[in-house]
Amino acid sequence: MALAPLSATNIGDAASASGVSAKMIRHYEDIGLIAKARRTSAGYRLYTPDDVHVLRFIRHSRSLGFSMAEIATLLGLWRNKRRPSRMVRELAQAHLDELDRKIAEMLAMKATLGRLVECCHGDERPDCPILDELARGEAPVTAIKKFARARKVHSHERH
Amino acid sequence: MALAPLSATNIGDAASASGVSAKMIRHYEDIGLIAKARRTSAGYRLYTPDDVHVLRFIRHSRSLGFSMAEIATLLGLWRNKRRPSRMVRELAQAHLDELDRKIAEMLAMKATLGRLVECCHGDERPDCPILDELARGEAPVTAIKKFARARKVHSHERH
DNA sequence: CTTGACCTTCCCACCATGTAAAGGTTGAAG
DNA sequence: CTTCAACCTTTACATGGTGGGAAGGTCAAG
Repeated sequence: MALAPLSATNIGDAASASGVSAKMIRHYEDIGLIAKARRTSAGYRLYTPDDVHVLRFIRHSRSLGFSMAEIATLLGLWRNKRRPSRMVRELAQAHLDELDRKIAEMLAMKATLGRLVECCHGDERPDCPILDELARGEAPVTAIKKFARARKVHSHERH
Repeated sequence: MALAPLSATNIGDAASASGVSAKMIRHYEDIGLIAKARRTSAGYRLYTPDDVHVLRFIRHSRSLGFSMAEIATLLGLWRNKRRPSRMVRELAQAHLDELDRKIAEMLAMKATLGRLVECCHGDERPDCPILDELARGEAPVTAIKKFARARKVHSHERH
């Protein structure tokens, strides 16, 4: 099995075969997302077709917007042949909810900004409803709520 | 302490009055987005109601998704009473296009992922179309790009 | 004078990715 | 054997916007 991988390749080949840049492959190894690659005597990393398969899994997951932490979980579920599909679905659903939230946020921005753009004649005259509105302050509640001045709810972290 | 402006306040008051955190106010000063604040003899920054007005402008702009660079330009246009409204409108329109691009990207993710989630029965059985699809590779060409900018999930993991 | 709420500067972390520097390895052509 | 290009290696730093925290100065009230 793991004795003589007949078709182990260098990182560059793994990168072009998987669509993940060599830079990122090393980074994923650094953060422990993928196992440390075997090395040649000169220190070159070696990748099997299975490794490339994992990299493609990661790339596809990224393209759907999953975070690295979520992908780490997904990889664990993928490897565990006895996982309940419920866990995968819940993770995906949570991400889907997050997508919805962000989309709604951007649509709200788009609506407001679109309205302003339509009001602005956009010629050489200086008067501009867009600037007027920005200067009025009163940012909508929809976005950027990180400025909680109140004592923040202390999260469950310790050190 | 108050010489010319009768109602100059400390950074904390400017922060709560504008909705921009003290941290960010200092940062904006660092990167040159706002002018360097006057200081008391003890080195405390002082802010006038006008300064707070500027900060609110910035906050409102951020809430519409403008980048710092764009806001710098907007501030310049705002201050220049003779700007052509065309310039403001073009900037806003460019941002609007960018919003559209990102929204489309996320909608594409949502569509794909939503389809997969519906296919997955999500119970105790291990077979899962979501993982199957991710493993199939073949990520769509849609740019992954920076979609997850605004997320702030604190998951501390160790290995 | 002490206390506590403020302020200061400076450094680090997040996330995913890229750029660049400075150097070692490989394989092929001259 | 030398040289050269194309690999590979590590390390460090930048992005963007925000937060966390340490170490220390300042201020007003008790």
